[in-house]
Amino acid sequence: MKIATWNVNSIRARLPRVLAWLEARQPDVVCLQETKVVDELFPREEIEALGYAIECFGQKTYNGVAVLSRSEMTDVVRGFPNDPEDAQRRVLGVCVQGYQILNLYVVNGREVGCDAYERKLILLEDLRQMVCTRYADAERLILTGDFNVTFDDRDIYDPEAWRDRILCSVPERDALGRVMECGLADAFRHFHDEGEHYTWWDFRTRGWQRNRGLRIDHFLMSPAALDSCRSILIDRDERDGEKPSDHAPVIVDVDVASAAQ
DNA sequence: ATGGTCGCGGAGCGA
Repeated sequence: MKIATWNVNSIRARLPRVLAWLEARQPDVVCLQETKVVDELFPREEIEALGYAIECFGQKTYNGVAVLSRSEMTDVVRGFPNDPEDAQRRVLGVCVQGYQILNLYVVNGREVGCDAYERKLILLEDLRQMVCTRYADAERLILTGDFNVTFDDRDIYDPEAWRDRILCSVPERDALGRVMECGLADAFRHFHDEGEHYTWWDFRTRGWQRNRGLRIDHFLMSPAALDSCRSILIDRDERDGEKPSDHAPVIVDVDVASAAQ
């Protein structure tokens, strides 16, 4: 079963590319972030025509997450348990083929120390709580999405320039580390040791053209989920060409049968 | 280069 994550930076602006990519890559489950659309206006028909069921949790202009799946989705969870207002649509949980999947769009944080940065740390603490309560007994647990956090220097094109800056600072890395303390592992690093594998390149600095990127989109897996994982790849081709998102998709292949025992 | 470009919505915000 192929599971993908992709920050599309507006599902409506990206729809032609997403449809072509679904046909080419044939993922079974797709976690989308920054859909930037209310659920009533989500472009369902074109995606459903390719055989996908859709769960979405969106808002106007900003944020928004959705999951596309060719298999049945159960245990749908929208938002954080301790955020009843759901002002920021950033988390959507589903269960597919025995995998509990949490699709996340973590607050960017803008700049270390500002209000948005504090909100980022709070969200990560909320996430930690959610994972170790609601998902404490999930054998095959996968957290994926745009975490807006790098793990170490290998994830950064110029580590010295980014030292202690947003997406790379110690407090946000520690907060993400606490989310993972229950036994979650960075699946990409399980398969690849070397640096210079990025998932996001800034539009503003023409980062793609200069390969100035960061690795901030992740698959964090429980031991049983990781045991079943055959491979992980960053689909760099999707960052190129006409009207790309600023993020590339990341795709894992998991063996459903092997994980079930 | 403390710049630059996107998307949304129709100015300015968020990334």
